[in-house]
Amino acid sequence: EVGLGLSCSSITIQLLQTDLWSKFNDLGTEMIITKNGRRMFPVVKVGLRDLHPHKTYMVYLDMIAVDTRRYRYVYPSSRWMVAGTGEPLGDHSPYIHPDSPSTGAQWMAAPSIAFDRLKLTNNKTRLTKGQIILHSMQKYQPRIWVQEVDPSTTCADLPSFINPSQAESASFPETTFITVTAYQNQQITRLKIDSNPFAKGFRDTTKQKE
Amino acid sequence: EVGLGLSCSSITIQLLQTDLWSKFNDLGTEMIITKNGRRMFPVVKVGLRDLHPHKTYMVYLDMIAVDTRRYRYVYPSSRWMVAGTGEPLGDHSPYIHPDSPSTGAQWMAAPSIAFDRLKLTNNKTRLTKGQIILHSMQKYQPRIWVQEVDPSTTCADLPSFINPSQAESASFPETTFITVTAYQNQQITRLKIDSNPFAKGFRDTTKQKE
DNA sequence: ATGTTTCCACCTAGGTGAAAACTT
DNA sequence: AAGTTTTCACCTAGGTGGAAACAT
Repeated sequence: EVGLGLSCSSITIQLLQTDLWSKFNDLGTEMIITKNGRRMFPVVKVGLRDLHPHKTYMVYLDMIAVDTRRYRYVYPSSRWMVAGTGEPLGDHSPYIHPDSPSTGAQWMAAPSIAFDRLKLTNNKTRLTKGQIILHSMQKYQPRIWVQEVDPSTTCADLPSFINPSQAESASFPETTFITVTAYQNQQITRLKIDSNPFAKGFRDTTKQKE
Repeated sequence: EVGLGLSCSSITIQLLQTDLWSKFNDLGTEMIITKNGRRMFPVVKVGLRDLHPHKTYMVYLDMIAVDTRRYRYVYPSSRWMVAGTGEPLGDHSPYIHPDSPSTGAQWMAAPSIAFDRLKLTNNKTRLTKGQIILHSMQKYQPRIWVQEVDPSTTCADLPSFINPSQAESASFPETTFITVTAYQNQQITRLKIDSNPFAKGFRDTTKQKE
């Protein structure tokens, strides 16, 4: 309901690193999911404003299924095409930002609230904490929630305190992505290798021959 | 003023891992300090109780100079002996626990509040954040502070909010240590290698001949 | 000489794309 | 054969004791 990335009814949730997200979005963002869980790249980072400094809030993230289709990368045209009907997104508990709960002043003082520890997986069975289960080759979009909670809320209580009807949320079109288990578009691979310190292509493997 | 590790006037600060600390203390705990900063081992870990669930607290740690002497490890007897007068402990800003500030409920819900990121250094010039400057070959003791603060306190405000006169503290005799730049007592080395996954002795270095 | 500090090869820990393996 | 997933060697990042260097 927010869409343009600015204001909710009262709380402001702003997407950061919009340039990076847009660069990926132009190529058709591919997000890798693996059995053991893979971090997102780009990372979802937001800034918060217009919270009450003294009140306590939780911040969490869940995924929206953009549609119910399955996609396929077609090589001659190098484009993503619809390839049948996908599976519905299962009910998943949201990823709670590890700084939760914190006061409004603390959230607003942070220059960037990053969801860099979140991992995406295709492993339906083992439900590891901090991971969100998605289906491969489908289109999703992250959504950020901000919810006021009682100051005595602890991490252990958090899941039961989540109540979207009492929370405000925002989602950003430039963060839409298609899940893959291996990159399809080599331009995406190159862009990620250039942006992510962990992502470096292989060197020459003939060195063992010496 | 607390000493036995139980109650302050109202807030309870309990040292955890007392067995490990006592084991080191029996041998004369040596704590390595380096130019770039070295983590403590053992790590100071505490549990908190009797806080007000809704109130906001900061938790921080500083060091007490146990005495003004300099020590030396004497090999024939394998014991630490007094070796002159040391330098006074400089005024240092305390190490603020990274979960600060949090509500009483959050602190009490934590099974262990660990100061594992704190680093000790002998580098007087460059004051890197998260490090405490100590003098080598002197005797110190960590002290834990708990201070109630305004809920709108942010991380940026923290140093100016620190006011020991409004805080309660505790210190534990079994955490006393002597600073070194290299281990003196080989039993301490062995004990740490057995306890710390990062501390492994060197393997045979002749492999390059092969 | 001897006591003290710095430097560095060896670890742990864990993220990543490409090759290999697995489907259908 | 072609599409999809798993595995794994190669990275980054950073903690650690011992050897080497530095004092005095």
